[in-house]
Amino acid sequence: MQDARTRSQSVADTLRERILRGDFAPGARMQEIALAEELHVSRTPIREALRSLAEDGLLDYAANRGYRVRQFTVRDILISFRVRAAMEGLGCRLLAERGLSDAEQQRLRAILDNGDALLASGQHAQHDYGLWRDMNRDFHVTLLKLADSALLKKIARDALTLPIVNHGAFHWYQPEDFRRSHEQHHMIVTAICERDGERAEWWMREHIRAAGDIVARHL
Amino acid sequence: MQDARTRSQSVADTLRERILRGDFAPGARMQEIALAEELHVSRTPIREALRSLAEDGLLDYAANRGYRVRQFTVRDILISFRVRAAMEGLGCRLLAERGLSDAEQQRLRAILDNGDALLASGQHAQHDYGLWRDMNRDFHVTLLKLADSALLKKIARDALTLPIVNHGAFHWYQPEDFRRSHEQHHMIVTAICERDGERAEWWMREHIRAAGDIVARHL
DNA sequence: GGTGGCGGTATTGTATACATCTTTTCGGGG
DNA sequence: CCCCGAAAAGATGTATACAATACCGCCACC
Repeated sequence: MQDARTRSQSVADTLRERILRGDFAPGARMQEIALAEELHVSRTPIREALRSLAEDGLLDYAANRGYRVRQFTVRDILISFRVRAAMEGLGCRLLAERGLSDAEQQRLRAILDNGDALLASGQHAQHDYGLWRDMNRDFHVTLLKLADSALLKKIARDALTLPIVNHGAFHWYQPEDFRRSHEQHHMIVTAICERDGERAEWWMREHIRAAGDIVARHL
Repeated sequence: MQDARTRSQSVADTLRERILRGDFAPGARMQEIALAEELHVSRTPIREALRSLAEDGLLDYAANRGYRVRQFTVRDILISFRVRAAMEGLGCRLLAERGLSDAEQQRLRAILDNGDALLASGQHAQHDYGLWRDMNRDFHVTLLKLADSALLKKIARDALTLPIVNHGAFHWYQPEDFRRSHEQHHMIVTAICERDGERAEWWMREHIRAAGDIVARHL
């Protein structure tokens, strides 16, 4: 098996999701024994999961004192958008510099088509924006994967793993925000395919900056 | 106690240093039992240390198969410079936007003075560049700390935690490279103090790009 | 009344035993 | 000779016991 999963990883995923959903109050202690009883595992996988979440930046750790849910400030959220703009922008530039194979271009166009269809049918506002969220995540994750840099991937993940940002803020979007956002997706792919690193980076930065601005207006 | 240290942390530090020094061949397995016997601790702190190092990106992990020393490509190294340029550049912009207190400005100027003195006395090339390395690290770490963003700090740390990059490449520097590099330090601080985010970011990006170019010429 | 030391309790850190999975080895069959 | 499969060996994953540290309340003392 290539990607077997251990209990530590399952526990980490469960807790990560619950933290991002806001099930734990910021500053609350994450105690090993209590969590172990609640999730019906021993302290060992709990410990490993907590350590992972702390490395992700979701928990604060102090030796011999355990873990607490980290408090995110508005500033943290806004900075994360600027970090993403810089990192995903860099990813696009690298991608444009190296060029894409036909298969890779196909892959991106499939995502664009999917977004076009969602927009045309008006489905993007349904299912609690679930389909749109999936498409959007797919777009950004695929680009990161193609950029093929462990460092970039990790950083983008770090910048996405916080409340609000992780879930997307589509409930704050106006109809024209969806349209404009997806137009930018098109511009980004076009620029990459044309090997224009400058424009690819610029459009991705603009794209994420716009998303950050929408969030900023509501915080 | 505020910053007590556990065995897991000590072990992680020891192993990190040894990996960065190249004591372990890339791709080599890091087996818990062997390391436990070598470092005279049980498997528990070893496991936690290995998990930390994997999160740092120094080890690859596969469930039920353990950890291996990650192989870094030239491309990884070069990308890390571009990541640093973007991230530390962003940090400088944020710093310029918010402005520095007198005490903070003092702190930066002290580092600049230290660098000036090293250059004037010619000591920067002594002790295996140790003093210069310390000054340089001090400069970059202090700026990151002042930027006061956990995310930025973590990312910059990630981008620094690889072979070559972590240690610095000063043995490849020409005399004028040291001078020019430190001049850039001055320009960066000046721009930040003048609240000129644009220039502060530009100079930091240029500064790190130059360092990356020197490394690139030798790889 | 405030402060500082002293236990008791709770929680985390570490060691170790056991369970599970992977890898290797070895023998039989084709 | 190669291939396949089962058993054994070795490594990782998990549970649990014990050790060390931090937290809390109490009391003496200033």
